[in-house]
Amino acid sequence: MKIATYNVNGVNGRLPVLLRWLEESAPDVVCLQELKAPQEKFPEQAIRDLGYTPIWHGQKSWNGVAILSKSGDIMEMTRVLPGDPEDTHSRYIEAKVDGIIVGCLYLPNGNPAPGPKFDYKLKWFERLTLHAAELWALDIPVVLTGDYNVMPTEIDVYKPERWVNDALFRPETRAAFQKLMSQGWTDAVRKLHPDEVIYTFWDYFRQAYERNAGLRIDHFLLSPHIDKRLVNAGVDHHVRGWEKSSDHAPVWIEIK
DNA sequence: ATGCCGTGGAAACCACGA
Repeated sequence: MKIATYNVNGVNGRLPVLLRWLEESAPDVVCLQELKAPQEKFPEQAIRDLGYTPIWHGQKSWNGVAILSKSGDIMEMTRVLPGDPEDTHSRYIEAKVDGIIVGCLYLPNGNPAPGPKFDYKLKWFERLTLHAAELWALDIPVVLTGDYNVMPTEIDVYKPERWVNDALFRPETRAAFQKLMSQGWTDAVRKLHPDEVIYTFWDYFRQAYERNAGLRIDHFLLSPHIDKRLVNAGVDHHVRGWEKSSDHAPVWIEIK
């Protein structure tokens, strides 16, 4: 069974690329972020035509998250991250898919830092960590995946010294990620490739992809039930090289 | 050192991204 995550950077602008990748990669479960489409503009039919049952939480212009299921065995649990009724961003959707709790998240960017956007990022991180603790306590199969907007360690950045003051790599941000991980979650890609330089994002400019000037910011966090079933994990690096690609590449895991 | 590119929405520029 294959589960994938992909920050599409505009689900409608990205539709040909998304459909091509879905056909090629054929994941069983897909988490999408940055739909950048209101609820009624989600390309539901095109995705159903490929055999996927989608749930999604759209938003005009920004954010937006979705989960696609090939089996159709998908039951939505929530479409808001608990803890702040004032938060209107569509950044979290969670469903039970094929017996697994799948949390699909788009953690705030947080730049410029310091500032209100960085404060929002850290608060969102705390809410995620609280929610993750509740899921952890259930002692069931859980996957928390998506765009975390964090490079966890120096190996995850092409030039760490240039990013130390950036919201994606500041000590507070890395500490927040570590605090979440300290609950016991497994970083699936890093577990299977402990020393490899692996990126999931490359800027559109300065030929970042061609220079491999990338960041690893899209992650798979696994509860122990999934961790012990983990057999493979990777990045569909080549998709970033396609015409009209997102600035992110899809990331995936395989479990038995 | 830097949104230099890309997307969406509104209105021929701006917000936002990482």
